[in-house]
Amino acid sequence: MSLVTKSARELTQIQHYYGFRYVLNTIVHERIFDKLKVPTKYPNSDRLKVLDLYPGPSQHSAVFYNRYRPAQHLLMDSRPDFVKHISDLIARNKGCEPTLQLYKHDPYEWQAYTDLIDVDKVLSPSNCSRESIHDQFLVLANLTGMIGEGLFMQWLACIGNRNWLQRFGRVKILVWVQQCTAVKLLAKPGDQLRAKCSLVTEAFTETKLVAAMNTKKSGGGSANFSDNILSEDRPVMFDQQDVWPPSGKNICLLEVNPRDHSIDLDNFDYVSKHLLILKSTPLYDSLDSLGHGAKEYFRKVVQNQKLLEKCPKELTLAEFLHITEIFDKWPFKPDIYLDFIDVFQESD
Amino acid sequence: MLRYSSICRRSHGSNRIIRQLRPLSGTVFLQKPSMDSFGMDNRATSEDIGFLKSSVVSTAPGFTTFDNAQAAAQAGETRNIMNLWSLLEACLHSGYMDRAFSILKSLYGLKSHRASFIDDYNKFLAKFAEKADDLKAVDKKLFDDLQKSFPTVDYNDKTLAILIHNAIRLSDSQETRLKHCRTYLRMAVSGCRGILSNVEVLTVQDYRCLINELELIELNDLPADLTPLVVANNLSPENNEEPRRTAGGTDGSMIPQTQETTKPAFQEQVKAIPKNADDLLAVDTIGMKVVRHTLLGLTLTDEQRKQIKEFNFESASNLLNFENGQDNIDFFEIHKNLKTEEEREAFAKALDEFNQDRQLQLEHRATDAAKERWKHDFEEAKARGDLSIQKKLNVKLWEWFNQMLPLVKEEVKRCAEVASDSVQEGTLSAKEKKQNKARQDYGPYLTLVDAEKMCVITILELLKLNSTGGVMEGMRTARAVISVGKAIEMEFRAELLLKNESYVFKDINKKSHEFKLLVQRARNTFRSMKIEESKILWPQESRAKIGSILISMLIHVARVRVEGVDPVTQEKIQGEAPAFSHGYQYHNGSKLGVLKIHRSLVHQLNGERLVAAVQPQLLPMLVKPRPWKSWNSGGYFYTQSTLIRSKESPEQVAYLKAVSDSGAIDNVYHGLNVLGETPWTVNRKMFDIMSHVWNTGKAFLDIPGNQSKLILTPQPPRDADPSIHRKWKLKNKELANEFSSGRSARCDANYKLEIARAFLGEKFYFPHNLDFRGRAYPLSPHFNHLGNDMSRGLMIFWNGKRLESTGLKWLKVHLSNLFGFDKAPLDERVTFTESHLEDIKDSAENPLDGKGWWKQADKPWQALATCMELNEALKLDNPCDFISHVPVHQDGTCNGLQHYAALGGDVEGAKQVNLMPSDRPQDVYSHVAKLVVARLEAAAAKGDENAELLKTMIKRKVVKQTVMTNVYGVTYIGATHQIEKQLSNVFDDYKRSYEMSKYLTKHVFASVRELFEGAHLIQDWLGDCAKRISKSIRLDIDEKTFKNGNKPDFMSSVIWTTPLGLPIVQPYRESGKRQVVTNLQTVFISDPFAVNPINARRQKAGFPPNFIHSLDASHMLLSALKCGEKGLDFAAVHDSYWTHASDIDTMNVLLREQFIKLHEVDLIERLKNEFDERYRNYLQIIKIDKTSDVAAKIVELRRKLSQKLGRQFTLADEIYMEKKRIELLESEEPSENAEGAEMTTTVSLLGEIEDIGALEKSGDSSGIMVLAPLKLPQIPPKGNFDVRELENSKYFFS
DNA sequence: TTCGTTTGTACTGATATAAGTTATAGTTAATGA
DNA sequence: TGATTAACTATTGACAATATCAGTACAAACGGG
Repeated sequence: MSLVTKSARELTQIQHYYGFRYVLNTIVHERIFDKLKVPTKYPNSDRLKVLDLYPGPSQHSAVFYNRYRPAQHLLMDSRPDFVKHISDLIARNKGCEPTLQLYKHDPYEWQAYTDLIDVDKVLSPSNCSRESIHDQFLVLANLTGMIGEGLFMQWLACIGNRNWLQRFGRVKILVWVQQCTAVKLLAKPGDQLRAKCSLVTEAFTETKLVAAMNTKKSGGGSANFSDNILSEDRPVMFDQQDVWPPSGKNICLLEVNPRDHSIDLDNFDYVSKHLLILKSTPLYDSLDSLGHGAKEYFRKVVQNQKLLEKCPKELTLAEFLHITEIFDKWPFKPDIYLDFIDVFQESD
Repeated sequence: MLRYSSICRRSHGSNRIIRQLRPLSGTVFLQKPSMDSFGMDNRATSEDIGFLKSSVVSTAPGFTTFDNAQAAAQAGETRNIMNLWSLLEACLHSGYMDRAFSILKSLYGLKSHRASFIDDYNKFLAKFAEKADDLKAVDKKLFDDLQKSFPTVDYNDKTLAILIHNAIRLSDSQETRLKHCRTYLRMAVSGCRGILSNVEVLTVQDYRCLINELELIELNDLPADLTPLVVANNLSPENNEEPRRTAGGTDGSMIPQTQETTKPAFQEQVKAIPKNADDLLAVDTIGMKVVRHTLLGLTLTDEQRKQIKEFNFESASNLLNFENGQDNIDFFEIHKNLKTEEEREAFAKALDEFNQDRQLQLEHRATDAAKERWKHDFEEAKARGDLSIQKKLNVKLWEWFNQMLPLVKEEVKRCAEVASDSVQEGTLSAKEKKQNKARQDYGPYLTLVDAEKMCVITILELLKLNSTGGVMEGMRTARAVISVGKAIEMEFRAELLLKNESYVFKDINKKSHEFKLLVQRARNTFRSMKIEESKILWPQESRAKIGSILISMLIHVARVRVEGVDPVTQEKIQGEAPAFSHGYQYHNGSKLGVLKIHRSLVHQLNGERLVAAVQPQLLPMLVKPRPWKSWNSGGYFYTQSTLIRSKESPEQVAYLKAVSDSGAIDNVYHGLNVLGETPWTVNRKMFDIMSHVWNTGKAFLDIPGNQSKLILTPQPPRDADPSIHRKWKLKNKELANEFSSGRSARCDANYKLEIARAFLGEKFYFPHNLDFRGRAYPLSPHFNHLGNDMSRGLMIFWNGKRLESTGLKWLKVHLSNLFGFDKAPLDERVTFTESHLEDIKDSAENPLDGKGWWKQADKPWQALATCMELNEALKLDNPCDFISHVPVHQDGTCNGLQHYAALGGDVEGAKQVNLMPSDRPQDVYSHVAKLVVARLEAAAAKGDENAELLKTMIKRKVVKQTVMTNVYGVTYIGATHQIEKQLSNVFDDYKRSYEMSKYLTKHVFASVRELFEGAHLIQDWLGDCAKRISKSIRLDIDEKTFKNGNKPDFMSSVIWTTPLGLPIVQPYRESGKRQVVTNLQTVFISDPFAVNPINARRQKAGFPPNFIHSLDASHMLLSALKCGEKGLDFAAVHDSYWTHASDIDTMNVLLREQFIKLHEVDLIERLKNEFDERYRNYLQIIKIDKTSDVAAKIVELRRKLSQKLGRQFTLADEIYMEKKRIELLESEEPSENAEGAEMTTTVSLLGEIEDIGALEKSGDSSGIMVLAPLKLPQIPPKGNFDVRELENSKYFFS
């Protein structure tokens, strides 16, 4: 039995969207899934489990559900207006009940996942080898709200750590994020917005732009994707009017494919964090901010002068990993676990 | 000679008054308020303690406010002037005369500054003349400048003084000298006395010359303070020997040698300055002989006699006992044992004289002393052949100093080159060009202080800042660069003062003891004058820039030996690394520049006694502080301090200046002086115990133990749940936080003990100043009576007083109070103490090995000190004979509420905070708890389960914090948190606990409200007023601020006058911070002269508590004043007043009297009148009912006007129109007057409405925004309590 | 020589940074009397 | 029906700061007639 969605009118009458934005036009979603070629990646849809985070109006979820009929499609949301809406939706489509469920917890809370999987045991994903992407478990999410960016960064860290949902294997995530976030994540060496999160994305995942908003007059208030990415990923383009609420920042859909890695996480974190502060200063000078005497050490150890002439934002992931390695071998390297500020307690 | 006639002619027109700040003209439509307008009855008026006079001044029409149209522009100009001034000063002292002259031209260009321009020019002229060798050149320069460059400026008396001084100096014959001086004196603008009063220009020698040789003036033309000096010098010509020269003395490093000239005549004079400076610094031989003689004449023990004979009164190293194992004379011991009043007096006098000199050294020689110590240690190590790898700290510092010095010198040279344009631009790289550009900015400042000193200061500042700002092994860069820059500035200022001083007094010899006293007095006057005069502050930007230059040089040279582990072989390896390193850390996603100190150096700093390297500054004073006389004159001798610690509020300073000049706040000064004149000494017995405990390194009471290193918890496995990782991070942060707060507590305690050690046996004073609400604080930050229990326990009054029987009683009460047993009647408290006499004896005699009863006290250290005092007293046959030194405290019971209750007239509330006589002291907290229980019971009776559950657990403690913080305007949520903390151990579920707390908070708030009904109405009223004022608009508001939509920036802060006349300006404005580029990084600093929009939220939240604090501050100062009058030694910690045990009764009467005096007037009514006066004709934006008649009329009017204008009629237009109307109405012209009355504006429409409040609509879209006259709400009704009942309430303070 | 035009540059303002989210005031929808 | 409360949203002086770059205004230099 097909999941019948509500009309656009009904959806726009939901009071609060909590700062999130959703594509309501189902045609856009159909095009997205056409492009994604889901069946080739999840051939056994009768064993596919989907965790859908912040589904909101659930148009995206509904199209997915109707197309692939996964074994289990779990919507996790705790926002009153959406909970009401989703409950209503499920109630209207009694036939979907066994496979389409709502779990009323806040996806922001780590505890929601342990409760879901380990305590309530509503969802039990299978373990999958790290050789390839998990083919029986998929995560859909919408992180277009205020907290979205922060939460996504943490998910990236989880991919690196192989914990959270990533403990079951390399679980693909289809996630809606703000365009400005995506631009940063996908920035290439040399880009103005090349940042630590670009490196992390590159190191832990293979991330592609699936769908993006048409930006006629470079609008949306933030930077646009480089032509490079647009031509490489050929995203599905959609319009302002496909999105609700009508005002807000541009959004886009990313496909995040976790990678396997063997990176020295803590040192990598320290080195990339510090170097990218002076992102346009040649390594000759910017390396000095890694600690007492770093400049002398690196100048002595690094033979490749060309490397030292580059500045951090131009470095590739490989070069960062190289520097991290050298840093780790430094006998006088600073304590990277003491790299934080105490609570401020100044009187005078 | 030149045509003086031309100058003279012009001078006739120069009857202008020279003013520093020309009042702005934007306030014409404000009427002059009179005393009557404050609605005071005669009784109050006749007894004005400051308020009336002061408030009239600060609401007067000519007064410059900060919220009008010109304010922003004016502020920009003020900033400009200040920057130019400091640059001018720097250039003059660096000898960059051309640059200085072009700065003068810029200053001349600023119109608002024109009136005081001549002062700037005089500075230039003085410097110019100093370098000249021919009077003609000077004269011509002046003439040309005034004619050509600055045609609208006239000379003044100081200009003439400069000419006279140089005429005397440069003339080659008595004849020309006479001729010139006569001419100049005739040109005087305000008589020859006007010229002669410029003591900072004319030397004593000049005066003598004018009187004796030239016979141009009479003795009584001189400034009064100088007369005896000139006379004395006249009468004793045999004393006119050369000043004593110190053999091989210091090379003049005290004074920057920037004034080398080639002219012999001048050279001689310049050289004399360093010599004299040195002379001033060294303690006078003759004087000290007398001191020694006086001391030996007293009744002393043989030991003391021997000590005094051997004591080197002249050595600067005997300044204070910062070195271990070296004992100074215990002056307190001598003082204590003197038997007669005469002896004590003689002793006090001698000691004071000795200390005058020591104080001077203390404030001056800090950096030199540090350097000398490094050098000493280095040479000692060298002599020993000690080349060990782990060098002693001081040895390292000396090495750094020596390596840094050439770099600094080189940089100074470069700057000089850039300044003199002697660099070939073409040959430089882009980077160097940029660097040279920067040098133009900071160069002038870098040459002011001797390079050696700058190095020492840089090193010292960085060491002092170790582990501050939340950075674990280092500091924040921004803080570091500014601190160094500021320290350089301070050094420059102090040196300048000293240089000027020695210049003025240069040819006075001080060999006669009597004469020396005269000099000292004159010198003090001079110093005050000089400090008051100095208003120049270096801009933060320049401070940061020179700070960063110096720091980057230190980073470059300072290296330490370090140990590391080879990652491959796991072997330990030795190496060398920079001691300091610049980097960044993140906090909440924002970058923070940090200057890290290498761990090995941090360890060393923790290990060695810091004071050995770092000389603490701003110590208590050895002599009475300079009394407060004006807003910036008082406190230390050479360090300028301001009356109010308004770091960045030029607004309050402006008010303060105006009010201070009118003499309206003398009571504030007097009160503050009383606090400063109370002499203290260190309680040696307490010190011995504490230092013993300290040296064990173990944790003891509030001294944390000595933790050597921070141990972090191990990282959880990578694939653990993210929540576990998060907990791990939090745990580590907490550990680090604990570690560093323990470390800083220990460091702080160390500071206190070291300072206490230095002051053992000394007599010292605490100079005080005020925070912006008028509360008094000691200036010395580390060691003062406001400190924690430990520092309080270390201090006793220098003067002793016989206990008498009342004193004995109070001492017992005091002990009981310190144990926390302070809610019982006095006799029960006495009984409490008496029932523990054994414990007291044991505690006093075996504090560490005994039962340690004292440790159970609330305030153990003070309790121990009191135990000892009591024990000593009780040993006597008659304990009343005991001479007591321990201060006894009287604390207000919830002082804030006391003031609120008095304001609100709440009878029951007043009773509960002991404003009414009662047999037993009342305890508000218990009472509120009782009220809450009653409410809960009532609710429970109605079947409320929560109430039923909670009603048994309401204890005093639960409500205490909430009641207390209620005064400070705690929010509902804040209070809920407090209560939750108290309840958290009852309910295990956080959610439930929070629920219950929320419920309970409601009842607590209701109970407090019930008890302090009137007070709360007033609190609300105050908040409401603040909100309206901070959202109000002045008519002459800058139109530019309308750019963002239809809402202007609000500029008016809440300003009021305390009963003592102190104007208070809430400094809550938007910060206006900017990024400033320095050598190391950009730093984010605020510009103190910017006038920014106010922060309405903080204005509102801050006003009620600030108002109350301004009242309790007034009460304290009034009490201090009265106690001072009665000859009591008085000290205070806001709402805790201290004096000798035997004087407590007197003090209690006085402070009750003062409280009554304060509250007899209806302060709230007076406040409202003041507000109405100050903010009259201000406007506010309100929302009124769309459907009302007025609204319709306004809409219609707007429509019409819009049509007429042919565009949208904006808010700015409305304001402008109303401004016009008011101007017409208040015009002198009757016709204009009538025209104004005819006018209809949107505001006048509303002005006709009686009750605007009724129309106000906060809600939805049915409202319309309109401009209305600012109208403050009606004063809430007051309860029936009469303050005069307080007179007999003995538990008011107890 | 004049007068566009380019070029350089000083200044301002915007944005990203990290990655568990602080509290609180003000608004609006919903709820209870 | 008005009022009261709960929930959401904005604001954010704790992004308790800093690097970078784009855009702009403005002066110097250029250069072509």
